[in-house]
Amino acid sequence: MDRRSEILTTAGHLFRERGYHATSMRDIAASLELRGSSLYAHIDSKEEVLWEIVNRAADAFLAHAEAVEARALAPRERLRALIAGHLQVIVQELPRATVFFHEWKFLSPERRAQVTECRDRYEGFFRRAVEAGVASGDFATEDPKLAALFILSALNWTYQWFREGGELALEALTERYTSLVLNALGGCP
Amino acid sequence: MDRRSEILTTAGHLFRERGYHATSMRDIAASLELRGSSLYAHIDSKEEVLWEIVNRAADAFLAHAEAVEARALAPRERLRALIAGHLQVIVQELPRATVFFHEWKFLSPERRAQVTECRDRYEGFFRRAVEAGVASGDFATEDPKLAALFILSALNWTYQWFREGGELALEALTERYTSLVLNALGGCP
DNA sequence: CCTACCGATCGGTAGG
DNA sequence: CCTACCGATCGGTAGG
Repeated sequence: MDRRSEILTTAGHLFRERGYHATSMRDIAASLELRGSSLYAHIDSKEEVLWEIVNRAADAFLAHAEAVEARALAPRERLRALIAGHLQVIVQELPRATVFFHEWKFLSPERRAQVTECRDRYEGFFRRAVEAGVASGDFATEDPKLAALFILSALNWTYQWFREGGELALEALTERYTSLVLNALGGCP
Repeated sequence: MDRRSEILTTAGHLFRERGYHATSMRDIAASLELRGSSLYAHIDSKEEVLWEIVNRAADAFLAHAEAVEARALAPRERLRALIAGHLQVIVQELPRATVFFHEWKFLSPERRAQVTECRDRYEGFFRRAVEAGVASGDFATEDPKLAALFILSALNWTYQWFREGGELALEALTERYTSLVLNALGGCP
């Protein structure tokens, strides 16, 4: 891992624990046993560091969802795969995902707009899966867009409490949350 | 409203928009057309301001849930009332609720522990409602504690996107989210 | 509630 | 990658 990647990884951990504004460039540098000024040989600004972290998280979420959609699954399996992918990214990239959800507001207006666009595109994958299920008769809901938001809301909060090595493993969490979501979309089996 | 309350209200709005660390005492003072130093006649420290906001939000959530439990409703109606109360507090106290969810980590360790305790107590109201429904046969879920967390997760995220005066009113949101939750807990009707 | 001010720390640059 | 340093700003206090 080169220095730039090390900086982004370390910053991701610190931003997650303390937040963007409560983490100084000197904090990041100290974690790597460097002086603050040395970071600027590898990055342009503190905001660029935040942007890289947020952007990589967005890419991870979108890449999973695109891969799922490309598989042309039946609605229930498609939603199941979207849920599994979403929880997997959150858990496996906990610092990045946390910073993505928590700190994106501190980006410049242009970059914030890009984040909003990514998020809207991502919600589209979930909305279309719900709509496909409604069309096929697998799901029943009067408002697929709100249902998609409900699902993502329930999943997103995971970053607030999930701890790797805790009593609940990712696989069990995924299975139980998937059951709750599929039930919520009714069309009882 | 006395000066102290004005300070807390203004701080709530600013902390919600910019976050705790990106809001300076001078920012709060400027919103009230005061100098930064004048605030200290009414409050002891910036952290005390955060604490008051977080504490009032926690009180609002807990007061609603206690009132619901005291009514001794049937499980479905009890959960319905808990959901309605939770969404109502979020929407009607958007700044306080947002700061409660987003900034509590910046409190001192002692106060952070108090917040955690409040949150655990609050989750208990939802868990007990789910358990009561399982016992009565109204709900079916293998893990009431996780189901309660799932429900609260879905509801909590509302602070991220809900805007008063938007196309979706609180009443409609409450109704649709309640349907999704009651479906999720299955025991298909 | 104000002016004046404190030491500490911030993001970032110059120059090597 | 370092030392040395910049102007700006931070939370908070003294004294009136």
